[in-house]
Amino acid sequence: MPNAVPLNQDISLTVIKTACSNCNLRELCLPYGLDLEELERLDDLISTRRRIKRGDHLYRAGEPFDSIYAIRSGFFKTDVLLEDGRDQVTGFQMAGELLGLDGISTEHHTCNAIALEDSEICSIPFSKLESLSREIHNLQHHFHKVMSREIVRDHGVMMLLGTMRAEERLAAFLLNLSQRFTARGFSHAEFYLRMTREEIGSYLGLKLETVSRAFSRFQEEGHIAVQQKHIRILNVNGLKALMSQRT
Amino acid sequence: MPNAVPLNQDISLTVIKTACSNCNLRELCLPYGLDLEELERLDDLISTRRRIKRGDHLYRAGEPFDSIYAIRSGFFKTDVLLEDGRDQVTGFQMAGELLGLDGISTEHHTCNAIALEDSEICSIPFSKLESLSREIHNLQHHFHKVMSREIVRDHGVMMLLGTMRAEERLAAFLLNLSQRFTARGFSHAEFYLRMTREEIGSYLGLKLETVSRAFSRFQEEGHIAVQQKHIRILNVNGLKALMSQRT
DNA sequence: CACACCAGTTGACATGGATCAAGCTGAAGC
DNA sequence: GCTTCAGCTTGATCCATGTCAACTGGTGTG
Repeated sequence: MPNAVPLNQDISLTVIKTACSNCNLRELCLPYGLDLEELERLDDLISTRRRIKRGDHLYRAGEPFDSIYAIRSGFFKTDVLLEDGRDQVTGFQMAGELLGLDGISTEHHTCNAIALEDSEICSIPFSKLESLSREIHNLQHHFHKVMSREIVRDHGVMMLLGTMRAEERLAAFLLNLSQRFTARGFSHAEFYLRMTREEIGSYLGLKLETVSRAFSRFQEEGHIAVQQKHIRILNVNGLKALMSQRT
Repeated sequence: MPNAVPLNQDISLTVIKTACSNCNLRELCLPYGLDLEELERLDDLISTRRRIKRGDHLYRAGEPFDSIYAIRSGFFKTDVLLEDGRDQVTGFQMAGELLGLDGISTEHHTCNAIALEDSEICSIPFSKLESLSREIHNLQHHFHKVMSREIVRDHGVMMLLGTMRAEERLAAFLLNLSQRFTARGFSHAEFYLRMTREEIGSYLGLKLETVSRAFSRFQEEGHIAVQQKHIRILNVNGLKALMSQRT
């Protein structure tokens, strides 16, 4: 059975040196659109690479901000906590995506970033990134696009939370994951969820029982095959149709 | 009775020239933290100022993006439409705030920006802003903070939509408005809502009837006085308390 | 290998907010 | 001043999702 998600070993064998210029994610990540000389200048910036074990925090809300992080391999969630203990998962991030953009605003992180599997990240000191992007137009512009994309993504989540019913939310979630796995060269139809039902629920504004029931329902209707965290999408159009069906 | 919200006339009398350097919003808006010489260079960039009548679009989803906009006076909403007609208000923006950041990502606007009262905006051509912020470190950094702040704000809305009950959402909304009016030198306790109950509902993920009932309830309990769109906050702590009370 | 435990599933019931429906109110137009 | 209409309020009812509870299965550990 093919494995839809990268195992850490695969990556750590192919990427020996910490360098954007030989990272296989460069077309997804910050270096997008840079020429070779520019890439090498970006390499100088990214000195540290760090492993984060499953369950560990990359950063916590309230900590001082000085770097953003690019995910080289693995899977993260970010969440925000309210004083009374309620929490909201604000996103799931995978290889090639950036973490920590929320910290620029106040110079302190405003959410927690937690590894959902053993992961590897590149630290990018933010003030150095700003310096370099004053010199490299392409880098500046692409960084702005990345921040803007995050804003657009958030609007999508607001739409989801504000107007969709439970099954629509879950369908949208699965289709989004599928599309992001595809962009990374993995199967669009088969993957392992790295997060629990509770974390999915938190992200989608639902309780875990509701998520579980929706999974069962999708399975009964032949849209997907679920076996614990292993998901196979059997009928993409069925899922898409679910999303626009009103009541 | 004091008017908590600026009337257009007031502003247009005091601000004669289109220039950040003599705009009374400069401490809230993009020019924050710039010295005099830098301010003047920013002035050169902001050539056009435009009036938008109540109900008119500043931009529409799908239109090509080339500028971001600073609100000089007035009040806007942004919303996203789904194919099936559902829509979600993603934010309400007031003087000193920026509109259009969502367009950087794809070079097309991804939402609609609509004036909720007669308003005035400054257009800031984005490529020029990028050039200038390659030269003015402070401008670059502040722009990054503004984008990041938008991401943090969106996380707050996700929290609200994902975990709060109706009355908590409305209390959070009122407190947020109050705080933003205060930052602009208006009364924190008394203001006019520029949006309908339906628009509030869309933003908060509720139906207009639910919003209306929550207003009535707040009034019964003495937290606020509501008369149509005129709101007086009588008990800030009461509203704050509502937000953390679980079930 | 057995045990413990956590994640997930499923069922029964409760409820917050949606929906449907009827009236009310205040501002704008004639 | 009267009419009209969009926006708002309020009541009655319904339903999607939450809550509570019991059970199941898979995983890791001693």
